[in-house]
Amino acid sequence: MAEQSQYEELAQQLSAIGAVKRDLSRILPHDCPAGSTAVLSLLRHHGEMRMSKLAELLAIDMSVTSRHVAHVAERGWIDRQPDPLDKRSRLLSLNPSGEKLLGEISERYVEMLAGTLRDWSDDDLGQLNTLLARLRDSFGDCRSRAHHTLDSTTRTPA
Amino acid sequence: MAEQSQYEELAQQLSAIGAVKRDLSRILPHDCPAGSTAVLSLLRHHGEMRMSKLAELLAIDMSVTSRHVAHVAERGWIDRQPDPLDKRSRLLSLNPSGEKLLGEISERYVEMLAGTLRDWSDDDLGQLNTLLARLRDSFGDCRSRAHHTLDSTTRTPA
DNA sequence: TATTGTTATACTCTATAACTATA
DNA sequence: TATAGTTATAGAGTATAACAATA
Repeated sequence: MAEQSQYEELAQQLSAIGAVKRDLSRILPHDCPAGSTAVLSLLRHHGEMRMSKLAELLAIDMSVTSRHVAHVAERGWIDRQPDPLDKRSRLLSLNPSGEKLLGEISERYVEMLAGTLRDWSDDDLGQLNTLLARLRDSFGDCRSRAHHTLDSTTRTPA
Repeated sequence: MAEQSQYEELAQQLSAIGAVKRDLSRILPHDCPAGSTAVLSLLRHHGEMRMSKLAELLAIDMSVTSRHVAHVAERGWIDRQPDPLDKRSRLLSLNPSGEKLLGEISERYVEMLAGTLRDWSDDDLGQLNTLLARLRDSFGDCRSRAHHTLDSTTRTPA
């Protein structure tokens, strides 16, 4: 259990971290903004999936996800195959063109961060990444419970 | 110096942390969105200041700052006194009404985070706050150098 | 009847550029 | 001429609600 003032500080830090996100997003290609990059990145990391799963991973509404996906599909960075199990769905997957783009974006990120975080040790950055992942988990768990979401990948007894 | 893959991971963590920010912003009063809250919060923490200083602390353009400030001023949460040193400027300061609002917002943040971060220790949260502050510093320093900004609070020799 | 996904609309946040007033 | 701040406009991101097609 943490101190009250630390909660307030976290709220402020998260509010202010937006500036860092904006700095990072400035290096993206003009037709691939942050939302599109997030879609490509998740498809690379998790492989083929449906819209609903992607929306869950992005933690944004499916209507928003739908527009991001349309954007990257129009530019030929992902493929959409019919889902044999459900004709309402399509299976999304990163294609070679999307992988190439994502590779270029990763290079730019690394180049920028290697300069900006010159004085960060491997351990420092690892800790930050770990704590951010844990923070997202803590919030993600609450969201799941709040929405009474059933995990579609695991069969839960009725 | 950190590993390349950690840079990529940081970019992804920052991209995904937006969901946490959105969760936090949902508890704000309807007429005090995140941008307004950030203005009030900085005025509470740093005291009276001018627009340009506030924009620098927010790390956003002054045009945007101007609109946030107009919003909170219209609602009577801050005061704007003429700056005796420069008739183009006004000195912004949080007033009692703004302090009261900010107090309520802080309470809501603490209540929410105490639940969500139930299993976080004091040290964990302290580390996260420290690392986030350091991350902002690393980026802030780069911004300052890039823009050739002179610190207006300290007299620098010509 | 419920669910998957799309589209229309509205709101927040930000940046750029043009403008006013003062330095 | 340069700077402090405002306003207009445009673009990205998100949420809600209404809708189509399928389960």
